[in-house]
This record gives sequence, structure tokens and C-alpha cells, in this order.
Amino acid sequence: MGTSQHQKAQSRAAIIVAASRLFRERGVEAVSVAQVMDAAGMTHGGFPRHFANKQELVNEALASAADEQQAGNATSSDGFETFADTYLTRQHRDHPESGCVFAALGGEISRAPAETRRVLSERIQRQIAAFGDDPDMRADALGRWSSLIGAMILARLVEPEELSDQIIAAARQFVGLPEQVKA
Amino acid sequence: MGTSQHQKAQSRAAIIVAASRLFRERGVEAVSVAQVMDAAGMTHGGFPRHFANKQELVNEALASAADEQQAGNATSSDGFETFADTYLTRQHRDHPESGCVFAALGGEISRAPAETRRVLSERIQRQIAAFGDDPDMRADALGRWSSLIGAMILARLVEPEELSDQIIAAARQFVGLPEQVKA
DNA sequence: TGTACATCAGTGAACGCGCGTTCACTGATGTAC
DNA sequence: TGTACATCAGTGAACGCGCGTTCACTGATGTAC
Repeated sequence: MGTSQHQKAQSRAAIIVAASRLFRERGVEAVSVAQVMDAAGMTHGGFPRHFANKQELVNEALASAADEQQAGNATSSDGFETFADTYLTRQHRDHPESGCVFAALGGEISRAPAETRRVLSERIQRQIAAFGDDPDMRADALGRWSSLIGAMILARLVEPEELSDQIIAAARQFVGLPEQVKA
Repeated sequence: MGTSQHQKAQSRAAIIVAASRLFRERGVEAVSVAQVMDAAGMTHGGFPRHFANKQELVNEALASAADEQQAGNATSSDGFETFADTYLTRQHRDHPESGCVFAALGGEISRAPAETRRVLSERIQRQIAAFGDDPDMRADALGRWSSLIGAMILARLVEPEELSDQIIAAARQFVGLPEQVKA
């Protein structure tokens, strides 16, 4: 069959990881295929061996970012509280590249091709299902989740940093968390 | 002094209005200077008579979008309730081009040059000041505002439409509004 | 086990295209006298 | 009031550049026998 399939799978994974981080850090349009391939330790000519085009990579990278968050979320089975406590932090605000894909790229995704929206909608539906079965609880969790995303977006764009801290603190209070802003 | 200053001011205003709408609808990077100038009824060669470069137009257009919202907000002096009631609607979700600039472009702005962030931070600070003087009231309003923005972003990217409607309804409930989703 | 062969991941150069920006030119506008 | 002149908003063509994508080539990998 030729060149190692195992090595190819590793390369593909490295491309997705690099893209997932770079897209969240700088935005999808601001990151070129060449930059992603470079970050993954290859030249850009190898790209079409793994993806038909940039859009296909975008879909996979953003889906991967969403899955990552849900995996971390599942670990803390104590539910929404722990999730929110980790979400509304300076650490998360200052590191979008490893953070929530909806806070980093929500706007861009809503303007993306249908397939990108479909893939990420699927993850959102899965997240909502994880909120529980009761419609009222689910609605409440949806409201809180919206708060987290909106607060993170505001906190990231605003200056000075003191005001950004205040926004995080206000959101913590609003979703019913201990007020103190964590690192 | 040459060509009419009044006409020039009109052209400049037309460019800003067109840019403000197009940027919110499609994203800043996805809209070219030529497309903006075309929408304003000119050819792109006239652009440098009004702005030093695209970034300068972006700053002005987004500031204008933010001011627009605050102006509409000020009209309804009955405070946050009325603002939220207009914000969390299908109408707003389906028309980002005339809606909240933070919901449409919050992520992009946080990655924009310092001057863009500065200009929009100023508007955010003005908005917060309008929430009132009491620190607790202000924090509460900040939490609610975050909810509006996050919910609008989720509602715009998710499919199918029924789920999007549910997100708006959940957010209305969460910020203490009558549950029914308005048109 | 050894050898000849086919596969194909990754390289490096090249492509067409749209972008932001620049510029010589024009003609309508307002000024100087 | 009339005329000669200077200004400059807007036109249309052109620019260099980085983008996504393509492709001939290579050499290591695994297969066939």
C-alpha cells in the first residue's frame, strides 16, 4: 500500500491540532493553509494529501475544538457549575487558542458555509442534551451558557484589563458562581 | 476650495453606512474596499479621498454601528428591559447587518488592531455607564448584556431554526423577559 | 529471506486571482479679481 | 456681474503581494513472488 498509513494519520492529526489552535487564536480567514502546514511541521504542498480544500480543514478543525471542550466537560461530571467555573477565568480569556470555539469564532461560524454550521450545530445539540432531560433545567442551562459565551467575547475585546476583569466577575455572579475571578 | 465640501461629507457618510452594514452582514475580512465603494455608489479609486486605508474605515464603520445601537437604546429611556425585548428577537437574529455590532463581530474585534479595540471599548464603557451608578445594578446589567450577546451568537449559528428559536426563548426567560419570542 | 516493483506522503516551484493601494487624469466646483 | 484660475472628488487602469490550489518529482514504505 505504500507509505505508512500510521504516519499519515499522525500528520493529519498534527494538521488538525495546529489548525484548531491557530484558527481560534487569529480567526479562520487570517490563517493561511501554508501557516497551518508550517505549524504542523510540513510544507504547504502536502496539504491536498489530507484535505480536499481549506474549507474541509476548517470543518474538521472546528469540530475537533468543540469535541475537545465537551471531552473536558464530561470529565467534570459535577455538571454546569464546574464547567462555568473553569470557563469564566482570566486563563480562558487570555488563551482563546485552547478555549471555547464558540466564544472565539461564533460570529465567523454563523457566516460560514452550511456544512460548517451543520457540524457545529451537531456539537451544540450534543452539549444541550448533556444539560439534562428536564425542559426547564435545559432552558436555564442554555441561558447560562449564553452568558458565558457573551461575557467571554466582551471580556476579550474590552480594555483596560480592569474592566475586562469586572465583566468576568459580573458574569460569574450572574450565573451563580462565587464572585472571585480565578487566574 | 474646489469641489463641494457638503457633497464630500455625504459621500463619506454613504461609505460608512455601506461598510457598517456589509461588515456586520459578512464580516470585515470578507468584504473588500471595492465592494463597499460599489455599495456606496462609487468606484473604488475614490476611496483614498476619504480614508487613509481600510483599517481606518473599519474603525469608523464599527464605531458608527455601536453609536447607532446606543442611539436607539437612548430613545427607549425605560432602560434595559426594552432594550433586551428588542434585542432577543427573530428580527434581530435574521438581520445582523442592522443589529448589534458586538454580536456580529465581537470575535473579530478582539483580534483587531489596538485602535479598533480602543474605539469600541469606549462605546462599551459608555453603555455600561448608561446602566446606572449603583455597582450592583451595573454588574447585574453587565451579566444580562453578556447573555444577550452570547444568545444571539448561538441563535445565529445553530440549526435547525426551531432550536435557534428555543435559544432566544431560553435567553428571554433567563434575563427576566416575557418568554414569547417576538418576530 | 531476498529482490523487484508499485504506491503515495511530502517537497518545492508554479499558477491564476482578488486584494489593498497608488496614480494620472477629468471636470465640476468654488475663489480671486 | 463676468472671467480666468486653482482645487480636488471621483474615475479607471495599473501595481505588487499573498492567497488557495495544482503538479512534476523524490524517496521511503510496504507488497508480490
